[in-house]
Amino acid sequence: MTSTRRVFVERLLDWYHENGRHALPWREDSRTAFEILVAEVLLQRTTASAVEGAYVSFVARYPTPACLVAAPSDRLVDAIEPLGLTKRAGHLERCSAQLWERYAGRVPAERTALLSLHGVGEYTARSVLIHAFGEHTVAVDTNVRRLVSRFFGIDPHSDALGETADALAPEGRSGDFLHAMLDFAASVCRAREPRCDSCPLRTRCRRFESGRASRIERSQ
DNA sequence: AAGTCGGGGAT
DNA sequence: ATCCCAGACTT
Repeated sequence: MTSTRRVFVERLLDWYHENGRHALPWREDSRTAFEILVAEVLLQRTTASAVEGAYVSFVARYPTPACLVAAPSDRLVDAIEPLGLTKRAGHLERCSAQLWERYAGRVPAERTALLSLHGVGEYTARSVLIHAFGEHTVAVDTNVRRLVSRFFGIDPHSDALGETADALAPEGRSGDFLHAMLDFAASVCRAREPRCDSCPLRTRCRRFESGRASRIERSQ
């Protein structure tokens, strides 16, 4: 682990301790693996604040795969409609049926098994492994991709990004670290107008440093 | 590899 | 008006 990588991880975890969205309902320790899986599906291409308004009532009504399969499809669609991408109602329905048929209604703790579920791709599978089963890895979503590509100066579409990200996960704190990157990328290292002026990582950030170099260039 | 889904908040 | 959001599925 290089010095720069260590700084990245430690400053991010420090920032998260002070500024993280710790009250999000799907982050509660009491959540079951299925409740976590449902959260990850609802969060696909959807802001956390939007999911916040629908999540608690959703998992209260459909706490298990059996409950979800037994529900009328119309009700599922209604519950997801305010979030958009309503085909996720059908995804959750099929996924729950697969959980019931193949895994006796339990969420499997293996990546390949999770990937076989309808509506579960690479990000969702890894996120469930991390948050429900404490696995030592990283999941790469748009936030992680943007943050890591900017800070380390890596092409966001390259294979190197995933490998770099995976090597960062701190032992025993993969869950906190992923949440830290998500929250940090959502409020500081934003897609549009990142808040570099108040960024605790800027002294080591490749993107900020290259921006500074070109600003100095222009001012002379 | 590209196209599609989607309502809602932010700018 | 446009961009963006804890992506994955279909073609």
